[in-house]
Amino acid sequence: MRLAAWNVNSLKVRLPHLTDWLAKAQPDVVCLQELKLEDAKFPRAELEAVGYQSACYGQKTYNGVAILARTALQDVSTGMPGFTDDHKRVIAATAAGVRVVSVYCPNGQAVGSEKYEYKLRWFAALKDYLAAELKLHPELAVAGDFNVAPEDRDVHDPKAWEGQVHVSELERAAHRALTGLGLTDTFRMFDQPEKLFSWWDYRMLGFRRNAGLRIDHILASPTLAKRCKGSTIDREPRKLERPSDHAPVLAEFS
DNA sequence: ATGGCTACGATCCGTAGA
Repeated sequence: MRLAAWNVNSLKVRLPHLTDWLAKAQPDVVCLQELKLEDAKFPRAELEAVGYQSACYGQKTYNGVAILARTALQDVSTGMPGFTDDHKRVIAATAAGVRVVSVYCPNGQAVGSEKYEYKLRWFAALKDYLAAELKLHPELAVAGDFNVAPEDRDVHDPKAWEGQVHVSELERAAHRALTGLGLTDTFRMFDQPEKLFSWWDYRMLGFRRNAGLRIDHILASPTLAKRCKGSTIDREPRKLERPSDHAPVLAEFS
């Protein structure tokens, strides 16, 4: 089973990139983030035409998440129980026997800002939500844009980023609280090239300079992690005209 | 030098992303 996660930064704009990439990468399940469109505008038929069922939790202009699968999606749930949120950031479904959660974690804007406080509250809720999901679903994957670079090696210039949003100690602690539940960052289960990131700033020739962060992750529960045979980031779509600022991440399970 | 780009929904600039 090949599982992917991709922050497409507007599904409307990126649909051609997505369908091309699906044909090339052949993932079985895909978690999408930042759809930036409402459910009524979700391109369900276009995705079905290329072989994917879908479940979406969309929102106009901002946020929005979805799960695509080549097989049926069962027991779809949206949001996090007990956490009231105007932002559509979480959708879950069972596909190919695996409980899959697509997450678009808050950006946080700046350390100490209101949005940063929201990010930390949101992560606390995510931890509680995933702890409960783990009890229900031994085979659990959590995939998406976490907006946290877990370690300095996930940052192109750790000195320049020190203490900034995405790498601050409280955000990293919030991320460690997830791995502390037993969720493994599949990318780090394998030898990886240095400085392989999943996001690059549109500005300042970020991609050309490889000035990036690894903030998109696929986490796997203990049982699922045992089945993980590889995990990669595909930078190719970032080279296209009018790309998303994020690259898709992939994990392969036996 | 603390910006630079992109998407969106509203205008011809503000909000948001990261």
